[in-house]
Amino acid sequence: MTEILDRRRDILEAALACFLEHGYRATSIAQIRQKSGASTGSIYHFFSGKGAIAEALFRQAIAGWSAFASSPTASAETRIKASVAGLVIWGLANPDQSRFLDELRNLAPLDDELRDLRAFLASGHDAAAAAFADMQANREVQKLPFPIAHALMLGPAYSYLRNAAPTKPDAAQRIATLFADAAWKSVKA
Amino acid sequence: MTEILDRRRDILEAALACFLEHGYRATSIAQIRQKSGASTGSIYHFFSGKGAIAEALFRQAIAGWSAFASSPTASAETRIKASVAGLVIWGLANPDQSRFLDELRNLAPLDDELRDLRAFLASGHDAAAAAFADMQANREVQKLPFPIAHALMLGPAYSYLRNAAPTKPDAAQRIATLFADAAWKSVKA
Amino acid sequence: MTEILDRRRDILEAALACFLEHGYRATSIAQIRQKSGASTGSIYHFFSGKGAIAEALFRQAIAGWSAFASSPTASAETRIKASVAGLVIWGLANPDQSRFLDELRNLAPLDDELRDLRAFLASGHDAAAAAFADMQANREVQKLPFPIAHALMLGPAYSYLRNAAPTKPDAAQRIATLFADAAWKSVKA
Amino acid sequence: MTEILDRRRDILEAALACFLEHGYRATSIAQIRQKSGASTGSIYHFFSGKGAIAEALFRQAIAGWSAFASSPTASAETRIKASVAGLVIWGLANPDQSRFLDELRNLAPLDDELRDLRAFLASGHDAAAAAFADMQANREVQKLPFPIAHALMLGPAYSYLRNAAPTKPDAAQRIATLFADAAWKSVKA
DNA sequence: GATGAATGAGCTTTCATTCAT
DNA sequence: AATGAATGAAAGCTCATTCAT
Repeated sequence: MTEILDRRRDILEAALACFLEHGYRATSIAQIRQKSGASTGSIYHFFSGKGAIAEALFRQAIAGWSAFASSPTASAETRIKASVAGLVIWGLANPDQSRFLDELRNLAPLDDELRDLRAFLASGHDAAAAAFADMQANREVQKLPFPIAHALMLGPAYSYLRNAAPTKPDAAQRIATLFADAAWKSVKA
Repeated sequence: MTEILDRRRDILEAALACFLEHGYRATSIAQIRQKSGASTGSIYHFFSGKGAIAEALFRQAIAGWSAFASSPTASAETRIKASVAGLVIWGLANPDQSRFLDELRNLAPLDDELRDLRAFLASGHDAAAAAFADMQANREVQKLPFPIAHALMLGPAYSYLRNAAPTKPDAAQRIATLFADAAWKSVKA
Repeated sequence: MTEILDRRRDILEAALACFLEHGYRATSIAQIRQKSGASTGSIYHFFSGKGAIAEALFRQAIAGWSAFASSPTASAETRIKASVAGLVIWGLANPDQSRFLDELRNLAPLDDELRDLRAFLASGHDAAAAAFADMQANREVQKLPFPIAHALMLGPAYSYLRNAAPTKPDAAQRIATLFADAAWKSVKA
Repeated sequence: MTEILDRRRDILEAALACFLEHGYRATSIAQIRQKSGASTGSIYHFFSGKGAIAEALFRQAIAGWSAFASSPTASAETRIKASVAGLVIWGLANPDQSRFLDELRNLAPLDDELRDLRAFLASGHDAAAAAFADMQANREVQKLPFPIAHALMLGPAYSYLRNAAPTKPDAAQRIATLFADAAWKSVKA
């Protein structure tokens, strides 16, 4: 009973390890097969292809960050700071996974294998835009176009995490606060 | 006489067109060959491989942005604002090239074809870090670690340009000023 | 059931035919593919490359000659004569394979594709050297350095086989005896 | 005036260095071009191709060994011993060149680039066979078929030189005598 | 004599994917 | 649910050689 799930999990674990080590593009199904111990057929039994494996891992990783999200009824300041700080704290605790997300985000628009992921990202983007529109309607934040606001709030964190090394929790907390405060300052009304 | 240089330029132009259209990874030598009209052998006569072509284009594109750089004797505020505004203005005028630079920056650490580009990027990074250290020594900017300062200053612009559409000069100028001001505010002493 | 092994054997047979006809270097994977009817992918499914195919054939061919080896408890005279005569008899019965072995032996030190074969040859050399050292310890053979003794014993046979034509068994037997006697005479104590 | 010859010699020297280091097959015209400083066009001005360069070097190297040949009026013993000893002494003084000759001898029958060399080798073979026939007519040597006699006389030396390291003159002399004596003993009447 | 740009067929190898078992 | 043999297009790259200058 658990065997079934285990096989699927083995594949995901092996794939993640490969993606983190060599990047998505440079990872071949053959490498995942070897590392997971599954057969080629097994992999294609559970996933429709490399892109589907990546998407599953992406959703899994996103969940790690999302855990930091605060209630949609909280104030704009609380929500924005929590979002940025959460991204930084999770990213500094999992720099490899963070870079993996980044790679996929960059690849998604170019690689047709990742068309499903592309759709998923688009929906996330729309949700964020809607949330920001609400804050604007409440006059909590400036009347900036969402792409600009998004860049001001999250750009520094994304940029920093791209090259960051694993960081101890207390240092990570301080850095997260720094980026969170800057984010709020740059968009508050 | 000019014919000789033209062949090399044909290849670079064709390669740039391909890279902008399909991305670096998805562009094959065969595509460049077809678009440029050069033979495979000619391409390898002028460039040691796909990575070398990309590097040549990268340096060329960087030159476009660097044109905005201000004198190293100017104040920190002038230099930082000019750097950020220049990036944004150039990027909004050439969004495809801007995305191309971004793709290469992301690929360079993972792709061994781009190891020379990697070295070039590292040297650019070092120069920027040194310049920032000078500003810190002059107490013009906060005493932030360079990676954090760099992310605060340029992260928003990089992030915005990744999805930006071509923009008219006056609108681009306004957006550039916005990002430049935010950059200076986030690091000034 | 036998089909699986057949595919592998098809490839080996086709490769041997190609190697014998054009030599190892001049044989391309494409030729082996055509002659065997296997796809490129199939070839690489069973063998890691051209070198691995050659090595498999080499081991197979060596086995043909080794069949003549006599027990390690026999006298030096018996063993040396059997070894040389066996080489000649097998070589005259299979002159193409014999030349193929010779080509690989010559190529192995130069061609990196053949590095595994190189190791295999080295181990065979060591074994022969050890056997000869035993005979020396028993004062059955002269106290010559092994490389010289080896050249004296097998050099003529190798040299002859390089240009030899297929020969009828009884003539081959006479020639083999001739070389075997000469070999023993040149190293006996 | 000497410049012309120098260019040709530069090419030959560079080619020899390349052939000795990587072998004939693995040496490309481009490598010779780089090492010699000559242009591609220059190389093809002096030589019709890689095979022609190799042949020129082959003839040059053969001359080194032939210097040891004794007068055709000397006794069979003198001539055979001189020939074998000369081969060994020269080969131990120039092991790389010796291996180069060996490689070409092995390649000549397979590689069409070397068809001229093939003809040259055949003529050398015929001359040797004729000389041996004379000795047989004088009843100085056994009535062996020439291929067998040739293998008995020179096989050990060829075999030894294939793996030999550079050797000091006095040791080389001793080894040469050993092989020369063995050669004579194996064919004398 | 000398140059080096140009050629293009050919090479080995990788890869995601399919499918009969 | 699982296997792994089979596919074949496509990739990057090498190379001996030609030829206009």
